[in-house]
Amino acid sequence: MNVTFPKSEKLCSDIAIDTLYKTGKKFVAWPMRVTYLPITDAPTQVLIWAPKSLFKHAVDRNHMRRLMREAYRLNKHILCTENKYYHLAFNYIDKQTQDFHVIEKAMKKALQRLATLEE
RNA sequence: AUAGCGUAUCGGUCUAUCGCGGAGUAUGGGAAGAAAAAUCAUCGGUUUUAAUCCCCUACGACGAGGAAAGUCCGGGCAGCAUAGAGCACCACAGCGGUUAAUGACCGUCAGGCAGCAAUGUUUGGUCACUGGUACAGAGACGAGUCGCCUAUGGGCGGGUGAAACGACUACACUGUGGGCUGCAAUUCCAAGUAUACCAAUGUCAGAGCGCUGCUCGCGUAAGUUGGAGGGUAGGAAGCAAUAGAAGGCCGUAGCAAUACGCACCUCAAGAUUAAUGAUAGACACCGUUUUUUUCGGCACAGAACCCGGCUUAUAGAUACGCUAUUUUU
RNA sequence: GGUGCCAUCGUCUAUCGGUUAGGACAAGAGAUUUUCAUUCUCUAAAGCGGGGUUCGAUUCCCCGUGGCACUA
Repeated sequence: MNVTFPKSEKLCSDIAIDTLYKTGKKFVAWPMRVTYLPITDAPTQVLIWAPKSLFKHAVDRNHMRRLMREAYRLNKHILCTENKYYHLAFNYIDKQTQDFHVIEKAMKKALQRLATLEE
């Protein structure tokens, strides 16, 4: 099982992010909002962030982002079994900081929903 | 012992599993292939060696703070004529010293405020010229009201007010310093587009530009400005051991800040939609409890070219010096 | 990352260190009107937080909080 998370799986292009947020569909898996857009090229690329308006300190934003990244890294095999690829964006929407277990549970739920949704 | 003041130091550790950034290393794999040699044979092809470059794989030292924060000051560094002149403008201001430099720091003098004290905090150039000093008051610098005395020149007192010929103050003056802009500076590479359209202005009697408000001066020389549009928004250097205004220790000088010397020791993050992490367990510390166990807690906070200060946030721990109170000798 | 600016009634704003802190809109009360609107009169309502300078601070200085703009 591949649990790495190299740079090529991060969504970096400015244009791609723009099109993702303009044309992509979204749903909420508390405490995250997921925006997704099916694409043809491999690999699946992910954008993860926590907004400055909810967390004033950079420490809190970094911590939430790192927790979400770990949750995605450990559970991305749920999505990677299919031969379809996505541009994904996870952004944190709760005002409180949460435990890793809460976020991992939400991440599993979100990925399973994505995996079943495209069928 | 308790309470406090000052200066300085530290601000968790280890194990297991998984992951991220990463200078570099590899007789690992792949692609291109200068040059040389050999050969076929004719101006090219093939083979061998293979500098160099790129990608993948494996290994991989090391990997956030005392404030990384605020951006309040100063400097390095970079560009702008060679960084120029004058005015304007801005900052600072007891006295002496330190520093690369500062509005910082050290010593010290005087006043105010807080404290029993140790101590903390804050203010501090000049009034010759020019301007200002509300209300009240006769009068706020021009003089002169009421009462008393009087040699009629004037003197003393009352009252108003923060202040009444003695002043305070800046917009005034003196001294010192400051050229301006900032790493999104600046330089290079790659890719792409519109040398098209409209208006204004200008070509040596010179517009505009050269990052300073005005004047000058210097350089450059055919475009420039506005409108309406078109394209791009990628990479590298700057920028991370070629370390230095570095820190510690020791010695000397000094009350001190600090300077000089220097055997020894320490200091190796470098991302760019942005790494430095997650989970589980153990220990240390703090609280609760008679004790063990259990349970709970474990601060403030995240580099973005680099340094020196200041300010603000901060659970707790330690060292030294000093002050007050109490007790004992 | 860097640079600059702002904060005043519920809202938008004015201000020479000496105020009863002014104006407009909104709100409330009254008058006019058969009633409503318009109009008129009146009322209440504010200096972002904490220090300092000064006889006196919304104004000057320092620290903090929040917001905005510019800059490849």
